[in-house]
Amino acid sequence: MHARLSDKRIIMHETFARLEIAPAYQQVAEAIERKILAGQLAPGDRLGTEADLVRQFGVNRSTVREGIRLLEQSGLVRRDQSRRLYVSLPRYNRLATRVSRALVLHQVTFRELWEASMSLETAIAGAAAERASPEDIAELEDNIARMEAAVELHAIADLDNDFHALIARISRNRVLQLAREPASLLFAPTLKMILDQVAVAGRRNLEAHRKILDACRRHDPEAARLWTQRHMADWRRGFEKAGKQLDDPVERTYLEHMGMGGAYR
Amino acid sequence: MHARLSDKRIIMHETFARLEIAPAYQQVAEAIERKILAGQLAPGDRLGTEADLVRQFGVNRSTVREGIRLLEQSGLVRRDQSRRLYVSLPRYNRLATRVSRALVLHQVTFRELWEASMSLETAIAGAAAERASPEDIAELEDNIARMEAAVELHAIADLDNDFHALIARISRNRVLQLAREPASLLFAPTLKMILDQVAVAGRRNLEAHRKILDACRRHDPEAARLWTQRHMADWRRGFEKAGKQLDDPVERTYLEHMGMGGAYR
DNA sequence: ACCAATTTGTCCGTATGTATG
DNA sequence: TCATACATACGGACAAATTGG
Repeated sequence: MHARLSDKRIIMHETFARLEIAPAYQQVAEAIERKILAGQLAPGDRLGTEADLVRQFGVNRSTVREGIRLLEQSGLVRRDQSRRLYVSLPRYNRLATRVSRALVLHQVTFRELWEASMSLETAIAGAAAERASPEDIAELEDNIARMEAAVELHAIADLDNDFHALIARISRNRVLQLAREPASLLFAPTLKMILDQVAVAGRRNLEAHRKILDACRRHDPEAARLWTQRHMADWRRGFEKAGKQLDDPVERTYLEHMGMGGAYR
Repeated sequence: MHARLSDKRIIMHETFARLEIAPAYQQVAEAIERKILAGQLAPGDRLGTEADLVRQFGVNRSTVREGIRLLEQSGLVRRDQSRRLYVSLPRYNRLATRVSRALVLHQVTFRELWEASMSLETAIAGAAAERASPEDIAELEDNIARMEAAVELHAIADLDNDFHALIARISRNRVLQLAREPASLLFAPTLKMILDQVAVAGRRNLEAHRKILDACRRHDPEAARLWTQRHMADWRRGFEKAGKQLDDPVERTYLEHMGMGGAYR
C-alpha cells in the first residue's frame, strides 16, 4: 500500500487528501435530510415509496431501507399508520427521552439535575407569569383542583408533572420547554418516593403551586420565581429527608419509568 | 373487519386489545438496547459480528442491519475503524446537534433562544466561579490571551465559543453543559455578524470575559452571574444594532454552519 | 364488500472491498 | 505477503398488509 522509500522512481508527494467516502446508506439519509433542511421537502410531504427512492438514488432497496432507518430515528421522517413515508418535525418528547437516557448513562448526579432545574424552572415560571392568559390560568386552576381532590400518590405525582409542563407551555418559550424536559423526566420517580416518605411534602407541594398560580394571575414574575425557588428547595429537603444522597448518580432503573419501550416506534 | 350488528351470532366483546407487533428490526434494536440500559452490556464491550447476531436472533442479515442502524443513530452502538460493533455512550455533541436542528425546524425565535441562554449561562457562570480550579483559571487565561491577539472575526467568534464551552465544563454540571449547547450552536453565526457590524462589540465581549474570569479567580459566583447577564445583554443590543429582529425565527441557513454534514457518521 | 395492484417486511444468495493477523 | 473474516452492497423473491377501484 505504501510507497517504498527504496523505489526512486515513485515519489509520494502527498498531493491528495484521503477521500472521505460515506457508505451509500448514509448518503441516502444525508441527501434526504438536506432536502428537508433546505425546505424543499416540508413536514407532511410524502416521501415516495421505497421503490421510488431505489429508482432515484440508483441503489439497492436494502440500502435505501437502512438510510431511511436513520432518518426515522432522528425524527425527520416518519411512517404513518399505513407505513407510508412522510416528512415530519422531530418531536420534543423523543429528543428529551434520548437526552435523559444519555444523562443516566453518563451517571449524572441528582445535584447536577437539581441545579439545572433550579435555574430552568425559575426562568420558566418568570416567563409564564409575564405571559399567562386567562385560559392558561383556568388550566392551572383545574390542575390544582384535581390535585386537591387526589389521594393516590401516583395521581398526585402525575399532576405535579402536568403542572410544571403546563407552566413551561405557558412560558411560550420552546427552548426552555425542551431544555427542562430531560431533568423533569428523571425527577418524576423521586417525587413519588418523597410524597410517600415525607409527610408534609404533599401540603408544601400544593401550597407552592397555589402561590405560583397566584403570581401568574397577578403577572408578577418576581413572585413566580421566588416561589419556584422555594418549591425546588422543598424538593431537595424532601429528597434528603427520604434518606437519599444528592451526590449519588441517577440510577439506571429510572429509565424504566419513562416509557423507553416505544423508542423505536 | 368490524363485527356486523345484524349478525346475532357473532358478538364482539372487546375482550382482546389489538396486538402491538413490532417489526423484527425494531425488536432487534430494542433487545440490544435493553441489555445496554440494564448494564448487561457496558460501553466498550464488543457486540459480536453481524453473523453472530443473525444466529442469536434467528433473523436475516438485512433485518439485523436495519436494527443496528437505529442503535448507531441513537449513539448506543458505534463502529470502530474496523467497523466492528461496540457499545458506547451517546455523545453530547450529537444530541445537541439534533436538538438544535429540531429548534430550527420548529422555527423558534431568537428571543426564545436568548431568554433560555440568559438563564442557563448565568447559572453556569455562577457554578463555575464556585468550582474553578487553578488549572481551569489557566485555561481561561489562555483563551483570553488568544482572543486579545486575534484579529480575524472568524477566530474571535470561535474563541468566544470556546470560552463559554470552557466555563460550562468548569461548572462541573453536565446537565447544564448539555442544556446550553443547542442554543449555543445557533448563536455562533450571529456573533460573527455582530462583531462585523458593531464596532464596540469586540471590546465589550473581551471585557466581559475578563470580568467573568476575575470572578472565577475570586470564587465570587454573584459577580460571575452579574457579568454574564451584562454579557448576554450586550449580545442582545448588538443583535438589534445589527438590524436583526429578536422575534424573527432562527433561519434554516444556520444549520449549515454547525457541521450537520457528519450527522450520520 | 370483494378483488387486483401496490407496497412493505423479511428472507436468500452472492460479489466486492477492506482490515487484521 | 497472503489468507481469512467481515462489512457493504447488490439482485431477486415471496407473503402479508394496505390501497383503490
